[in-house]
Amino acid sequence: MSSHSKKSQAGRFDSLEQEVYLNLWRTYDRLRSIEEEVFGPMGITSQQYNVLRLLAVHHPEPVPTLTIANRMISRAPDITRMLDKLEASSLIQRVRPSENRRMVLISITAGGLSLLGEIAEPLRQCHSKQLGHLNKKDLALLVGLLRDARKPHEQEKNTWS
Amino acid sequence: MSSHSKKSQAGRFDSLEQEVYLNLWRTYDRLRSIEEEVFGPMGITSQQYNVLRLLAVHHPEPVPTLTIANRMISRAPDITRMLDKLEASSLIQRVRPSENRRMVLISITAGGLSLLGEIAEPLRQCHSKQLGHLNKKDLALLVGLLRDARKPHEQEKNTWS
DNA sequence: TCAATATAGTTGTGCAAACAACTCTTGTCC
DNA sequence: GGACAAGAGTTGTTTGCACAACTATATTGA
Repeated sequence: MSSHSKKSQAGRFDSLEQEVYLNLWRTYDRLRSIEEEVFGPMGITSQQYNVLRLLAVHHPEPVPTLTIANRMISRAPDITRMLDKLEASSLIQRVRPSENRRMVLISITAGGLSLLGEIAEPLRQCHSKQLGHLNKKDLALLVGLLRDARKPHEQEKNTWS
Repeated sequence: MSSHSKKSQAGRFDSLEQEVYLNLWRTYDRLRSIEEEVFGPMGITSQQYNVLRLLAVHHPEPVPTLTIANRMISRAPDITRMLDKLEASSLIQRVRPSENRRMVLISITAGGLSLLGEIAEPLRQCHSKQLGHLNKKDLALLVGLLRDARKPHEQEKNTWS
C-alpha cells in the first residue's frame, strides 16, 4: 500500500487548492535543484537540454525556431537568445532557407549529440535520486493527477496532452 | 470516480521518474502563470507575497532575515534584495536590535497588512481557477504524493514536512 | 500591383535568481 | 584577553526570464 500522510494541517493554508499549489511549487523547487547538479557542470541549463533533446528526436530533420519555443516544457519567450548560446557553443546550427526566408531552421550538431550522450547516464541517475523512492503505482498516479491538474490551462495542439 | 488517463505514451520519456518530473515542471509552469496574473498588477511577486504572508502570521512579532529565507517555499538566496524592495515599498520594516547586532529583525507594516487584505479575494479566485476542476479527493491525493516525492530531499527542521 | 495583414524571429530593457566573496558581530578556548 | 571560528547578512557579478516593440519576409485580395 502507498503511505501518503492524510493530515492536511488545517489552518496553514487558505484552501485545499492553495495547499496543492504550494506543495507543487515546493516539490518542483526541491527536484529542480537536484537536476541542476547534473546540468550545471555540463555548462547547460535544463531548458537548453530540452531544446537539444527535441532536436535529437527530429534529427536529421531541422526544426523552426518558434516550433521549438512552442514545444518547450516551460514557456520560452526568450528562445532567440537561448539558441544564440547553443549556437555559440556549436551545439546547434541555424539555416535560413531561401524558399521562405522568414523561418530559421535549427538542427543539432555532432557536438550536440555527443553532449547528449555524455549527459544520459548521470541524468538517469539523477532521476532515480529524485523520485526513485516512490513505487511505480504512485509515480503513475502522480503523472495522471498532474496532467489532470493542468489540463484546462493547456493551449490547443501542444505536445503536452 | 476520478478519471486520470492511464496512458503513459511509452517512448517519449526515458523513464517513469523522468515523466513525473517533466509533468511536474510543466504543471507548475502552467499554474504559476495564472498566479502571476494576480500578483503582477499588485506590483509584487509570489515570493514577496509569501514573505508578507509569513510576517503576517507572526505579527506583531518580528522575524530575523535568515529565518524568513529558510521558511520560503522556493529557495531564496537573494533574500536581502527582496526585502530591500519590500522595504522600499514600505510593506516591511527592518530593525537591528542593540543586544545582538548580527540579526536584522523584519516586521510587516500596516501597509503590508492592507495589501494582503486587498489580495486575499482575487487570490482565492485564482486558486479556484487553477485547481477548482479537481475534486477534493484528488486534491488531497496530490498533496500527499507531492509530499512523499520531495520528502527525502527536505532538510532537517523545516516548515514543509 | 500594391497596401494591408499575417508570419517568424530579433532586440531593448528591466527585473529576478544564483553563487561566491565579503563585512560585521558574537562566542569560544587556549 | 586575543586569535579563531561561527553566525547573520550584504554586495558584486553574471546569467536567465519576461514583456513589448521592432524588423524582415510572405500572402492576399481589392
